[in-house]
Amino acid sequence: MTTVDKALSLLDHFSHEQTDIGLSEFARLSGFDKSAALRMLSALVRAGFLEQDAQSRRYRLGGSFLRFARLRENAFPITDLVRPMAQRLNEETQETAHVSLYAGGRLSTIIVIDSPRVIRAHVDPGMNLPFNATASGLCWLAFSDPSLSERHLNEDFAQYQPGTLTERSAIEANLKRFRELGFSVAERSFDDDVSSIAAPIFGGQGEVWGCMSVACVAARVTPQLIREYSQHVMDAAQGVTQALGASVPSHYRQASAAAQGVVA
Amino acid sequence: MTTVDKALSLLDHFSHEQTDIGLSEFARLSGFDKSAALRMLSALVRAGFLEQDAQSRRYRLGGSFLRFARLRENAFPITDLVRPMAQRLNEETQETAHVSLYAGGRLSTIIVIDSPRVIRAHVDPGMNLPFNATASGLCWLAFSDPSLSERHLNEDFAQYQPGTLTERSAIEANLKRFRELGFSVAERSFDDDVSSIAAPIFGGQGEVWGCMSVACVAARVTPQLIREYSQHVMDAAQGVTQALGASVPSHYRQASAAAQGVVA
DNA sequence: CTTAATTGGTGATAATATGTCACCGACGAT
DNA sequence: ATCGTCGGTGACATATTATCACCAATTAAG
Repeated sequence: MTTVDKALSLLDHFSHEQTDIGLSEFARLSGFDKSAALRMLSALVRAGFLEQDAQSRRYRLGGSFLRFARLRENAFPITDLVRPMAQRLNEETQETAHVSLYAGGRLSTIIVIDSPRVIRAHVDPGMNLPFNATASGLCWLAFSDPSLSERHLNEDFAQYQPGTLTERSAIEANLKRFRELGFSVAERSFDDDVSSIAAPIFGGQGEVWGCMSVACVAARVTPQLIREYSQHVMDAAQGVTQALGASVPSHYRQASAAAQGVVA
Repeated sequence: MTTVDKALSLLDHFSHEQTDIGLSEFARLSGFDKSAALRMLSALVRAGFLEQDAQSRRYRLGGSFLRFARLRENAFPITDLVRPMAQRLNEETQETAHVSLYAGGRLSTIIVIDSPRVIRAHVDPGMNLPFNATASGLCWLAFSDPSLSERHLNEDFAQYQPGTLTERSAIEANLKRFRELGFSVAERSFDDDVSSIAAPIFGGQGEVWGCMSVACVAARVTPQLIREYSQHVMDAAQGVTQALGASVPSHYRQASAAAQGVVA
């Protein structure tokens, strides 16, 4: 682990709940010495990746993220490409559509289009999705290259709900099924009231960039609806893959076709 | 300069023109040894701040920026707050409105609303604005705390156009004028066909977060229009300051009031 | 089909930035 | 007034990094 790794890992302690963090708190959370943490935090501040509140002296994410996010969007307009697809999925299903992206060993939501219905599943934008408990996470595991997914299959999986998959063997059995179907399903496994369906978005070399997903109110979900929505999810995901200028890898195309056969 | 500083400085070589960079190119641009550069690049890749193209092996900005930008927006929804103000400014002036943010020693555009007119000034989103040559840069210098602006006043200033200010003394004379006016102007000083007007956006402690600005087609600009637009720009900037929950510092309120007197 | 100059990447050692710990003044609660 | 916390500092032993020569693979020119 290089110093840069350590410094950047500090940023991972931010979340929706934790929007600003003090020095000692950082040291505690990260396990680094206060002095070392301060040195790294200062570097992050200098680069604009963190900002320090002038009076509370606590740190929060800095403005440089906006700038680099914009630069990346310019070079690689993924959110622009993805948003209309997510929007369409949202309209087709009337449920919360969201898109996640795999980066830095984490799968995190980058776009959320809330369901128009009164009772709706809420997904935090920017949140990390656990690989074992969400349709997106399982989807990523199912369709990623084994050499990549291996790393995440060895994690210690948290049991969020009674039905959450935590045993590697159980997870792998499901992944096999998802590969055959061309999409993944997670029913009440992260949040007890939410069931999700996800399909993979592929990049130019057949690698999985992320997932297109619908988070549904679990009480509304029926086997029939899963068949119906899964088709929309797969269509949207394939649309994104193509919009990215990539082509759906042959092994998935077959899987998807087979699934369509099943559905029909 | 810590290792973290060096690693993060590598990211600064990305721009609109330079969207992907190879290892040797990084070493050349940064002056670091190839081996050292590789170690830092690898750390950035591990954290998702860079991605490496599987076949060209070149690096581009990674997906983590999207995630952190989203997290920051959640904690601190500056673009959401700013966009409607920029939109209004755009409608009022029919010219290109843009907002810049100061982070990590750079002033970079985070929002651009293009002019509706056929002949329009174009501003690259995410680009760094030179402090000496743009209305936004000069605005930041004029209203920032001297201890902060000092650093940027000692830079080597590039001469983009015949009329670009490059001498510190000339710049400071203008800053004094801008402080009295409450806004800044830069006519044909960055791009020969563009004249801009900018006003400061303040944070909770009276520090300058960034600038609200209009980039106008220089040929259309008259002294009368500058008087008119500057009022809109100042209104929009103050609107943002207030939307941020901050209050306009007393020294600026006076300046602005004085300027309004002048205009009236 | 060479040759030569790129490229991305590796491995060893000397140099230097980092991890560690003791310490400081300031603030809040008891 | 005391305790525990906070953000931050300074110095030393040590672990990480800078530097170099080197490698295999591409690419371009001869």
